[in-house]
Amino acid sequence: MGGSEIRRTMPLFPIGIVMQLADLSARQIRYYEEHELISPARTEGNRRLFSLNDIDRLLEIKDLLEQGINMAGIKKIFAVSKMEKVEGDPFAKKPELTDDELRNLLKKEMLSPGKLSRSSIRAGDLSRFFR
Amino acid sequence: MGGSEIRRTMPLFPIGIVMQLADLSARQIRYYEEHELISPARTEGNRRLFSLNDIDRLLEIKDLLEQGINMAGIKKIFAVSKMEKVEGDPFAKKPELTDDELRNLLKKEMLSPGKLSRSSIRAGDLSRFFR
DNA sequence: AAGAGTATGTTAGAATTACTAACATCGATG
DNA sequence: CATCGATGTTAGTAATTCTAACATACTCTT
Repeated sequence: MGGSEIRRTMPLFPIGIVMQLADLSARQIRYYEEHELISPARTEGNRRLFSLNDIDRLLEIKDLLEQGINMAGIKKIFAVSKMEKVEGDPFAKKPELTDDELRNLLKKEMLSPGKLSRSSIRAGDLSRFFR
Repeated sequence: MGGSEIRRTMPLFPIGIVMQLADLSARQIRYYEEHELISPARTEGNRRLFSLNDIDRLLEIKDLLEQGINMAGIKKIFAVSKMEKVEGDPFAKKPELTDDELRNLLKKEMLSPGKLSRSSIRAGDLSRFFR
């Protein structure tokens, strides 16, 4: 209370800034939210406010999309990497896609021509920009 | 071009966020700008955008104000600490207030009762909030 | 005590930015 | 070719911010 701390989870950025930072359109960002890949905070007046973590995640999404992975795949990937962090949690949520389904998804995506291995630039993790 | 870097000088935050972060009213922030203590960037549509440095500076201003120093004094203090950084610069700008004037200002401010030595909390430098 | 100056509050009206929802497009896929 | 998935575009509405003006509460000066 009163004192203000800046954390990576703190909602700070309006969508206009995030668009520039992540080089994404508002439409794209909202679409990813619609698919629950991000969950930015809201102001009292319902404007989205993004944290540094949100932006990192957007960059990850962008990266994965460029590799030809679709919403469902990305969602699954995030679910997995989240599970790794809470490994052993007895309350761990059951993922919507089984591992089999993910394998199928990825196999399908892999076969789509011209998309894979285009950008080898690691996009994610905005923190490297700070000094 | 194209790639986006986040620097401490990068204009990122709308005034609403800065108000929360620095615990200042919009009126205060705009007033300090009016007195050239800060110079936030603007969007194309003329909305202010503040950098991390701007926010640090706002916290410094707040701190100095709480110590009873006025706009002119703060401006001078900033001018001095800026000069220290470019010490020896043959093009160094001549300050609007002479050192004598500053001494008088500060002496006057020192004598004002009830304001001095109230908060011993160091406010400035937002960077300590990051991890 | 009256007047002037300083920092801030408040209000009004205009302009920008963001929101949702709907419809359009375009490439890949069955 | 009819769908689907990701994104563009548009319209209408609502939130946020802007400037400018006037108000207030102190402090200082005379």
